[in-house]
Amino acid sequence: MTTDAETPRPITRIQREKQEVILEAALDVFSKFGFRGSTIDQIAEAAGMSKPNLLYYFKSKEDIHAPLLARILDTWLEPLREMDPKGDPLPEIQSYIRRKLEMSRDFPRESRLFANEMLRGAPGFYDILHTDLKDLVDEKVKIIRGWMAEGKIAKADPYHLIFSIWATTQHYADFDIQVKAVLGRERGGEGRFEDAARFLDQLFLHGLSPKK
Amino acid sequence: MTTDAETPRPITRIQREKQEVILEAALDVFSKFGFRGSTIDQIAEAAGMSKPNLLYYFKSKEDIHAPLLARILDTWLEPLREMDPKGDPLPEIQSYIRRKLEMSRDFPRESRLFANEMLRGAPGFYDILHTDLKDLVDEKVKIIRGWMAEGKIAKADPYHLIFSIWATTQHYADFDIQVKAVLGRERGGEGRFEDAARFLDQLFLHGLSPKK
DNA sequence: CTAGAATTTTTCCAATCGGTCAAAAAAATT
DNA sequence: AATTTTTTTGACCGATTGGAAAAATTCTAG
Repeated sequence: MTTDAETPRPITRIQREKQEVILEAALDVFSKFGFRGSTIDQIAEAAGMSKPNLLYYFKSKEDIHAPLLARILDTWLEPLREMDPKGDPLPEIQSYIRRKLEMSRDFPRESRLFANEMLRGAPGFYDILHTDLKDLVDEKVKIIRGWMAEGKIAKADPYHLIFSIWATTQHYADFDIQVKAVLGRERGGEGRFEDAARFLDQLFLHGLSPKK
Repeated sequence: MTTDAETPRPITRIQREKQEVILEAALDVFSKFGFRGSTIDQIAEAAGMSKPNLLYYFKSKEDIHAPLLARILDTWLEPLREMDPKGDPLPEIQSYIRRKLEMSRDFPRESRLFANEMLRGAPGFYDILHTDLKDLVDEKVKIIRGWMAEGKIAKADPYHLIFSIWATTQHYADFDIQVKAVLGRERGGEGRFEDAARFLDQLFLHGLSPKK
């Protein structure tokens, strides 16, 4: 009892698996050196196959890169999408920060790939930023403005609030090396994410003003 | 007769000027595509000269890249160095944030070059991070801890405080394209840095808790 | 087993890469 | 003006790049 029926264009199990292996290897390479700085040979070696063999599964370098990018922005914005207008404002924002921080912890390569793309000016990504991304942010900004109007949270520029959440959380993926270097051996372990979470909780809740 | 005392190496005016032109062009290119993603041809064209001519002034690609990096980390950390232990804590921190934000506004390419270097794992930069950088941060962390012990500012992890300042300010250089896309035409102008400064002032002072 | 399809390897290619070298051109020095 | 030094150019080199073609292999269905 085979679950898959006979199709005229059968995508074999091997195809699916190898494509996954290649994308995984490509993520490793692209996230470090960016698109132009990465070579197909490099990716092929990381994927454990020859270059022509890799090119049998993906026609070009672009064809490997594109699906990685497409996949990322979507999952990247999921936490923001989940910010609930009906929830309690402060916990809602805290939860967003926590989720975003977890993504930096669990998917640092994806974060770095995204950063690399931004650094070179996000070619072929530009449109999505101005449409999908902007629309989503605009929508959430309205929600945040609502919360501010109700006095549930302090008034502040909601756009820059979102930027600051992106920045502080992604920093732990993109600048991981610097973070670990500065924290040193004792503080630089996996516990650094919990320290970061605690700090960010306080920062976004109360800032640095001393308690009275 | 070797006159090594008078003019051991006459560095001409042209040499200095052209080297500056090259470094300027290289900053443009390297900050976008990183070291591996940039080509000497690209830099030469941006500098308005032929590749062999450029290589007359810098022996190799590395020789163009290295001085750019060396120059950056130094100027980059200047604002942190200037944080005065004798000053008022909160204004001192606010001033640091403001300076750092101004650097993102005035030297975005330098910020992006640095980010590119972090993304690829900071090779040949690694030592400096663990020595010079870490020492400086450790020193400033002690100062901040002192302020916290005196009750001048709220208690929070000083390392992650510094990270959050780096992250939030550099974000406006490194993710400039995303920031401008999201802010749109009206809000995305040069005024965005003043909006950011205002927001960051509030964030680091009071966070988001509503006023009572 | 055998035919046909799917996969892998070998070989190859034109373009680009970082970089060299000698000669020409331009400045500077005498 | 003659000479020396500095700067620029053009031609070139071996290595690497992204990618194509085709043969060789492996897999799969009948």
